[in-house]
Amino acid sequence: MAITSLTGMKDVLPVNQESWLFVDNWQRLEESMRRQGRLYGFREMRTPLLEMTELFARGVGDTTDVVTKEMYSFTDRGDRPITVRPELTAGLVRSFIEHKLYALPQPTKVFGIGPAFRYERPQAGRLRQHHQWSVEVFGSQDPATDAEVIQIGIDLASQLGLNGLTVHLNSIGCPVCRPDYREKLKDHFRPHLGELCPDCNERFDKNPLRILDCKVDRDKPFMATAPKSIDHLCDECRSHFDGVQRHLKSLDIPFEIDTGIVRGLDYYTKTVFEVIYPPLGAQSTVWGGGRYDGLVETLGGPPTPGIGFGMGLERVLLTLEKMGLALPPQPPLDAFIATIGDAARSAALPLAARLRRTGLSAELDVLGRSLKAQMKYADRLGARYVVILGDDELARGEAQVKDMAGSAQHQVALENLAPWIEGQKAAAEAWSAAGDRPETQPENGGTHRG
RNA sequence: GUGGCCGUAGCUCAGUAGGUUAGAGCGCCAGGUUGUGGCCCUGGAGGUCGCCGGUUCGAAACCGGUCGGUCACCCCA
Repeated sequence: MAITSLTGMKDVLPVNQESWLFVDNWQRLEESMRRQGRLYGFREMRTPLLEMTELFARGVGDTTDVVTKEMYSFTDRGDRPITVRPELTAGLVRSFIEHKLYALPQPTKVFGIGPAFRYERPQAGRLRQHHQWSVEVFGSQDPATDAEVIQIGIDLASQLGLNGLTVHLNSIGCPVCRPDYREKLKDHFRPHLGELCPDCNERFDKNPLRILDCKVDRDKPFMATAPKSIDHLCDECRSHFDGVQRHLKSLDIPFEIDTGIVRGLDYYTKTVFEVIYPPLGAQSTVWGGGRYDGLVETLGGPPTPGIGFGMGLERVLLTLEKMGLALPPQPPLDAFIATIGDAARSAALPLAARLRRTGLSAELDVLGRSLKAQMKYADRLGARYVVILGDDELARGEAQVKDMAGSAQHQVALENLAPWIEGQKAAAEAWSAAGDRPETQPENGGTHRG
């Protein structure tokens, strides 16, 4: 039996076979998220993958599916119950409390980027190891904060080219108004239990709000008449929800009230939202989150409101793919050093080192290939320039430098190599910035590169 | 945890009334004369046909099981 990766766990590769598993795209996306965090005043936090099981049992909720049947839990060698994090928020909150970050100027705005693990059956857009950008604000109950948190995600998406995504918004109330609403909902469905699907009969006891977004019972007549959470909010929740909507409008962020947005983690209060891209398949939420005003206190901290969301990196990448969009490519290799002869070959390594020290990326032959094979290899690497160095040139302190975009070749003194290449690069970039293509000299036939 | 579909080269896939050494395209490596990429041509490497068992004179193909992939339910990023 071959050793393979585990079910639902993917390798990110240096080849662009599947674009959502291409490492360049991951790097670009993470850069965008960190940049976005900076722009909005968020600081990165890195918390451990492993936490005490109790953190998630209390934080996420010990009746939720995530906790009851999806966690990677085990006891360590000291018989301590340990869990590999199924999401990032609980760990960030734990750290906020443990390090008393509430003593810093408030609010605390933080984010984490990293893997989370859930033991589920994989399907389109769902894995056992997935990655989240988890963005959190602790210490503000202002509806403007809700809007700002929604905005940072929408803003990132539009920078990536993901336009036309709409925010599905709902409010599920708070400990004051939700219990009443739950009872009203159960009163409404109780006479129809026989007509509801088996799943909904379970939901009736466990989480009646979930009946509202059942795919089986969706079209039954008594669904349309079911009481909606937003019609049963307490005064505080009502005005908060109105405030969130007002602020979203002022930011020109399109949203729609979607009373089916319920969320499966216990800590949510008031605002909940999801941003959905239906073509992703059954798992169409690109990111989602909400307010969790009781979570910090539940986990042993001072009463502190909070709000945040988790954005699935895989889902963002899949959405880009579905929309036919590409992240900007990594800069190409600046120079490949092709050598002929033993003396030249041993000179290549220090020469590459010199180029690299000036910030130019450089590669060289280490397989002892023929010049022709080296040229071919340089082409496949996407090198912009090939420095051709034979023993003759080396003796004269020169090299031939070939511009791979065309076919022009220049003699350049070795000591001027780095500045020469820099100059060529700068000139080419200036041309393309001016909107013109640098004319390639059609000396020996045109180029096929694009 | 439940169900549908699918497992042949690195990738995309041909190959079934069961019949010799299992194929193609792309990719990879090398060559197409003196030290030069892209196009083209030639050659090469690479597969226990997912695995185990069964039927058969004979299985990549048929049957059973198993593992893996995929999609959906549940739930979520």
